[in-house]
Amino acid sequence: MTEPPRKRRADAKRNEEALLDAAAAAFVESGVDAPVRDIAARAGVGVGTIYRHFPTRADLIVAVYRHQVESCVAAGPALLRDSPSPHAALAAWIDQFVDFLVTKHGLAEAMRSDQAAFQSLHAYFLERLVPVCAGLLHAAEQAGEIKPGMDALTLMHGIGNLCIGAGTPGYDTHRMVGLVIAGLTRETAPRQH
Amino acid sequence: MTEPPRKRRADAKRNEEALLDAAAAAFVESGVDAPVRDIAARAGVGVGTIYRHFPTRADLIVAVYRHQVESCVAAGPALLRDSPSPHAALAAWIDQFVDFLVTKHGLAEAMRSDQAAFQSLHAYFLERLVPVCAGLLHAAEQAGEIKPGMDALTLMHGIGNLCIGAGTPGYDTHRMVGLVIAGLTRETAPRQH
Amino acid sequence: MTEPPRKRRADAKRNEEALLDAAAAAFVESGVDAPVRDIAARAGVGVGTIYRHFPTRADLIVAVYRHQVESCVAAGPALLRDSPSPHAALAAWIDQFVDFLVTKHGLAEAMRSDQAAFQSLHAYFLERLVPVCAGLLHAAEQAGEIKPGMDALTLMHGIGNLCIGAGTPGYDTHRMVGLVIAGLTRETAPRQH
Amino acid sequence: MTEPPRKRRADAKRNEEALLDAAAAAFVESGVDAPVRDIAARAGVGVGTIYRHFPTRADLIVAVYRHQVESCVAAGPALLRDSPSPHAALAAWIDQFVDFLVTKHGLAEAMRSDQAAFQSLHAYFLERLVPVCAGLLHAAEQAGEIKPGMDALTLMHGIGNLCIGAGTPGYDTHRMVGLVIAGLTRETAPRQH
DNA sequence: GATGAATGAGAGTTCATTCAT
DNA sequence: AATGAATGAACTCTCATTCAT
Repeated sequence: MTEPPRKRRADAKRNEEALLDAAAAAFVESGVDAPVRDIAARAGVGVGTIYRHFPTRADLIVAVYRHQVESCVAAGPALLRDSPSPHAALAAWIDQFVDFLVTKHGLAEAMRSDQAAFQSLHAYFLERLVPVCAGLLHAAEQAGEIKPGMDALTLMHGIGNLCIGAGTPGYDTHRMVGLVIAGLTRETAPRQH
Repeated sequence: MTEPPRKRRADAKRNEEALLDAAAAAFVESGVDAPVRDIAARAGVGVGTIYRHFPTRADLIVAVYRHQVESCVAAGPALLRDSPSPHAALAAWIDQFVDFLVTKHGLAEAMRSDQAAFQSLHAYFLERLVPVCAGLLHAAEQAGEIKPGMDALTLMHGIGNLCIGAGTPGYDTHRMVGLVIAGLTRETAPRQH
Repeated sequence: MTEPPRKRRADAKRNEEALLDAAAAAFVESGVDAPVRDIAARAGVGVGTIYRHFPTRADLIVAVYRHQVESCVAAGPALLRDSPSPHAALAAWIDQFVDFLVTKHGLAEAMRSDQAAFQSLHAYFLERLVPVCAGLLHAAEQAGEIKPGMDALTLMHGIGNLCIGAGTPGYDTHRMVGLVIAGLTRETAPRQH
Repeated sequence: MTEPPRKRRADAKRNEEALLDAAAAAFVESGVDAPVRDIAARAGVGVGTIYRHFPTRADLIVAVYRHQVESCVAAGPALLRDSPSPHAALAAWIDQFVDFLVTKHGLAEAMRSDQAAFQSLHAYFLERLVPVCAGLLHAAEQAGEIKPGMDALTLMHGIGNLCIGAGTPGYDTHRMVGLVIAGLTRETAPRQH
């Protein structure tokens, strides 16, 4: 029964969210350089509104994916705590990352772009995720479960790449990722208890 | 009295080759959607000439990379014949494929594109390379060197993806590919009861 | 219980003045078609406030320059009273007008604009200043110091024009104005004592 | 009866001329920053054609006025040769310049613009016309007909300014210019011999 | 066959103006 | 009264593609 006190303020917030949804959808369909006009139309706002909220395309892209990236970041330590082994935690974390990328079809493509607009996106991803991944790698290494010396940046980048084209008939992202994880593990006399 | 008919033919051929060289160069520099004009200018011809020889961009891209694809195709059986083991042949072949993609900066990116223009490129690649890869996989499987059930299309697609961003500082394509190959191999004598 | 009614009024007045200062500054920097937003930002108010006080840009411009125009208007009779001769008064008055325009860089440009927005500005200027100028011309004419028949509107317009570009290296506004004043004076047997 | 041999070439030339005419007309009506589309529409061509012929707006502006500027340049020496006195030549030349500006309503406005796009226009005008004007001034000075020390740049700039607003009801450009020329002449013991 | 001028759709971006709060 | 979010028209510029020569 309580009317929202600040209508315009609320609308603005609502708009921003509509914008993020619209942009996410547009990114999936046409890639991260979807025309500004398309995004505006999807969100039911004028183009000016986009520029007000996200002056630069990179701002929009980062905003679109920030939530998911952060939840991935948070998942790292949690998994390490709750999993039976560091290796299992690493595998689970990578799976979560893959699920994220695979759902947000088009994001992986965006990340690889070398256009200036996406540099900051790329940077943001790596800055946030690489340390988490590194932590998991380190723990698994310490536990003697994986071969030492794998660097997190290459792993993240590679996993990201493997998600490109997820959904294409005949391509099985998870299978490829599984291969990578298998490849990481120490082969010497493993788990023969 | 008439101009030698061969002349025209020769000119056309020459043009086509100049065009391919120019396109290859342009692709390296600006990606496979380099402006038509740039390519024409590099080749020293008018834009119309490009359209005459390659009505669609995909035609041009395919033509540019045909040689290398075909040599990859040819390498399959040869490696199988000359390598110490099918697994070694597979690894060597994948390496060759990776080398090809990595050199032709931008090609991997193009392949993943789901734009209509690149569909035929994608189709062509798969059509030619997947059977070869399948042959190698089959042989290695038969020899008991790799886990059975890996499908060639997924492998090709995945390897292709891993080549995206080759050259980015901090990303090591070969390392990721190595992981995949390691992941493929049967963990010899593990779990034997 | 009610807020003192004067309060609102005072705020509004204060806003209006801040607005005029901000607009004046913006006009100097970016000309009289400085973006509304810039002016609002300088004044620390919202754009809506500008529209409330000055519905049309011309209203704002007129308001900005009203003070100076009025002081020019007042100067006419005063100079006529205090100067050694009507011709001297005329020259002094024109000098004052020129000084005003030259200082307010951009105003001369605005005056000449035939855009609708500036029509009222133009009208205002002429309406106020032309009669004063006409009075001075008439007096000088009566005194036999200048050729008869010069019309004030043309003179004002012309002098205004000469102020355009004041400050451009190599252009000497005052020199041109001096030429005009010299051209006005009666040549007959001057000062051959 | 002879068909033009190069049709396309001819069309291109024709287009360029149509463009210049269209631009001139548009400049008169909306100033020199008339929308590209308007100019294209007037000329009956696509916007691309404008960009092909005149990559930058300044190029277009200069092209539009080049003919007239050059004929003004040529007129200087001719008038000096054919006029009864240097002073008469100067007056006639200024008249011609004024006639040019007055006809091309809007040009004077353009010249004063301090926008980057018009800098080159301004530069071009001054570069070509100032020397001619200087020559005439010098000759008149030598003949003792005008006061010494007037600099050509200021004079050109000022005369140009006086042409702004030509056609406005109540403003008489020629009268103002007449005043300036009168102001230039030596007043001492004038011709009463 | 080759050329390149012309076309025009389409994308980005700015900013005056309105209006709900 | 003041605010500033939203709108969308308007403008610039690029480039794939066509087609007359």
